[in-house]
Amino acid sequence: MPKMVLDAIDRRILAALQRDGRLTNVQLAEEVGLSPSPCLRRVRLLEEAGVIGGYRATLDRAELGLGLTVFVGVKVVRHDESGAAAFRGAVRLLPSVVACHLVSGESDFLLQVVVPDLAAYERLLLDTLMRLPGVSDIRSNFAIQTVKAEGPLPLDHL
Amino acid sequence: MPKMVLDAIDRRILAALQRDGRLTNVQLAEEVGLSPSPCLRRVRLLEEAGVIGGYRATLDRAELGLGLTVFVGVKVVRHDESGAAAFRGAVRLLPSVVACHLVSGESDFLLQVVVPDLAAYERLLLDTLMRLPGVSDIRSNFAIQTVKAEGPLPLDHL
DNA sequence: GGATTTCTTGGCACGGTATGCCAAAGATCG
DNA sequence: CGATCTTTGGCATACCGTGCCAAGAAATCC
Repeated sequence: MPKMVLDAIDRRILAALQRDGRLTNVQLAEEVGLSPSPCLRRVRLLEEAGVIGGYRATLDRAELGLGLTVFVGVKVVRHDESGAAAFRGAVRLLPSVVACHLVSGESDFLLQVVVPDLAAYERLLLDTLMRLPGVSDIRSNFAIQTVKAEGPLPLDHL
Repeated sequence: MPKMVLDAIDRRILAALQRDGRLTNVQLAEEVGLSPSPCLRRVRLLEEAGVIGGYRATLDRAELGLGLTVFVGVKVVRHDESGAAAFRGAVRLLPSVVACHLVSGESDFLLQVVVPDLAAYERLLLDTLMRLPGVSDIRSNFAIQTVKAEGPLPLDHL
C-alpha cells in the first residue's frame, strides 16, 4: 500500500465525507471548490488507494436497546503466539465485541463490548469471555457516560 | 425519544447500511426484499427517529499517517461536577481525542487518542493532557495491534 | 364473521445525480 | 521557452431519489 500524496483539496474531501458520508458528489464538489467530474475522480482514487476504507451508517446504541458499553481489559497467558492467535480469532467472531486492540500496559488486550444490559454482559462474561483460549484475568470497566464517541480522525497534521 | 419498534426488515436495513452506508436505495430495497418506495420511507423514518444517527466515511489511519493509537486512562481529583464538566468540555475540543468515556474502575475517564507518532503523543501528553483541569493521574496504553476496529453494532438481540 | 378503518406497499413520473469521454487549461521539466 | 504529462471542466446518457396516488394487507370493531 504505497502512501498516497494528499493535497489540500483531498483533505477537504476527507473531512467532508467524514462528517457526512452520504454527501452528493455535486454538494461535495461545491464544498471543496471543484466541479463534479474531478471531484468524483478524486474520491474514487481515495477509495482505491484505501484512504477511504468504506462508508457506514452510525447507529444510536440507546435507540437499539444497547444500553451498556463495557471496556474490558484482558490478560492472557504469555509467550504463546498460537494462543494469542486463537484468542484474536475467537474475539473477531463475537458480535458484541465491537473493538479489540493488543495494547501495552496492565492488560494485554483491550476490548470494547456492547450489550443490551448487565444481564447480557454477565452471560457474555461468564459463558464466553472467561472461556476464551488463554485468558488469565479480566477487568471490566463500565461506560457511565459518553463524552465523545467515534469522533472524526484529525487531518490537520497533513 | 420514544423507542421505535423495529421489525425484521428494519433490522436488515440497518445491517446493510452498517456494512455499506452508500448503498443505493434500489440496491438496499432489493437486498431487504422490498420495492424502492417503501424502503426509502423506512430509511427516512429510521433517520428521523434517530436510530440512524448519520453516515460517515471510515478512513484508514495508517494511510493518513496516523500511526499511533493510544488508550489513555485519566484520573481526576474529584468527581465534583464542575471540574468534570470542564474536563469534558476541554476534551471535546481536542481533535486527537477521538473517543472519551466516563468509566468505572481504576481510571475515571478512558480516552482514545490518535496521533501521527510518539513525538506527537509526547507533545499532546505534556502540553495538553497533563494540563487539563483536575487531572491527577494519566496512564497511557499504546495500541500495538488492532484485532478489530469499529465493528458493526450487534443487532441480533432485537 | 364481516365490514370498516388504518397502515403499508408498489408503480409512475419528474427532476436531480452519477459517470464516462473529450477537449482545454495548468503544471512540470528539461 | 517549448513539450509532455497531469488535472480540470463541460457535456450527454443512463440511473437514481422522491413525492403522489391507488391497491393491497392487517388490525379493529361491531
